[in-house]
Amino acid sequence: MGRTPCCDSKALKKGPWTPDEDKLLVDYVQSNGSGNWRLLPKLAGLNRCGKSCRLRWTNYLRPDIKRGPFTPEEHKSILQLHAIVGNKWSMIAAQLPGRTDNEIKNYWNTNVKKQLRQGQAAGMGEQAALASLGGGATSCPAARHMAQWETARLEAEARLSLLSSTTSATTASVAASSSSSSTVAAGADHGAEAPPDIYLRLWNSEVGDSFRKSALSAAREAAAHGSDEGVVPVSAASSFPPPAGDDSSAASNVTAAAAVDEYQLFLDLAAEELDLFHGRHGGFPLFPAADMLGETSLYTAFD
DNA sequence: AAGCCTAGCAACCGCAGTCGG
DNA sequence: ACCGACTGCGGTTGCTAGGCT
Repeated sequence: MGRTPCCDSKALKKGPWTPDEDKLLVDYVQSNGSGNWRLLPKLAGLNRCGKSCRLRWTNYLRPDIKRGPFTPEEHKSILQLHAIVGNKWSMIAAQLPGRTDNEIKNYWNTNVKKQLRQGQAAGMGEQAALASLGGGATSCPAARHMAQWETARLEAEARLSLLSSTTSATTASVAASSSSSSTVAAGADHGAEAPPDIYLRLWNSEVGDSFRKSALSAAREAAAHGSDEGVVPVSAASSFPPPAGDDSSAASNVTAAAAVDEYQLFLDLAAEELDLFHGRHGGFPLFPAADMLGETSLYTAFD
């Protein structure tokens, strides 16, 4: 449905923020909170649109923002998470405390893509590089690692587009939106005849396990610090997978302890269902190299 | 020293989802 | 059920600093 533009009606300022503007915004948010971004500029005395204020706060002024270069651990996490969820920057950011989706997106679009290009240029064409699962033909380990993950994701996407033309829209959408817990569970219910998906395999792999563990620990951390904190470092309880109802405002009303319990329940349920799902269609050769090596762990095959 | 090029990043834009009247 | 307001998110743009010629 149509929306009225939020910024172009009046002569609102655009472009880089000045220190004075930053101070006004920080002072206002710290003393009044960020309840209504549309009203905030007027109340704070800023000649900016609310959207701009929200962006400035969430991407730059928030007190828990972590500055500086990405650590190797963060880099690895980004690669793994991107392989699982794709360009869901907010979801990836939720797993990296102090990092914003914008920062991760920029990091990916500059550093990581550059590494990928360099890896490809090191002796193989784009398709060949991406298709060399386990081949290890690139000279740059990081690029090779990333190309493997990217290949897995692209394979899944390609297969899904094939699936979508031959199966019902419901089944296809289930796999395509694998980042949603409800749809993953639905996949077990409705997609019993569909081939297993890479995302489901990833979910059952060490990567998925690591992902689940970090999300759960984040939820516990949130519980320890109280669920009403303005900024939850890792918003696992409201992002991936969502607890009962994908509504952050509603989620904030649920007690943190209950959120942890719900989350654990989801993880157990998902593990059961996906294991069953996987078992029905085991042997689908997504990773021939790993299979042929007799490697039980998808992730170790990549390393 | 000056001009050009490029990478990095902050900020903008527009779409989609959700909520409440 | 409909519609407008609002927020969140991902893609894109454009500015700037630093390196190179």
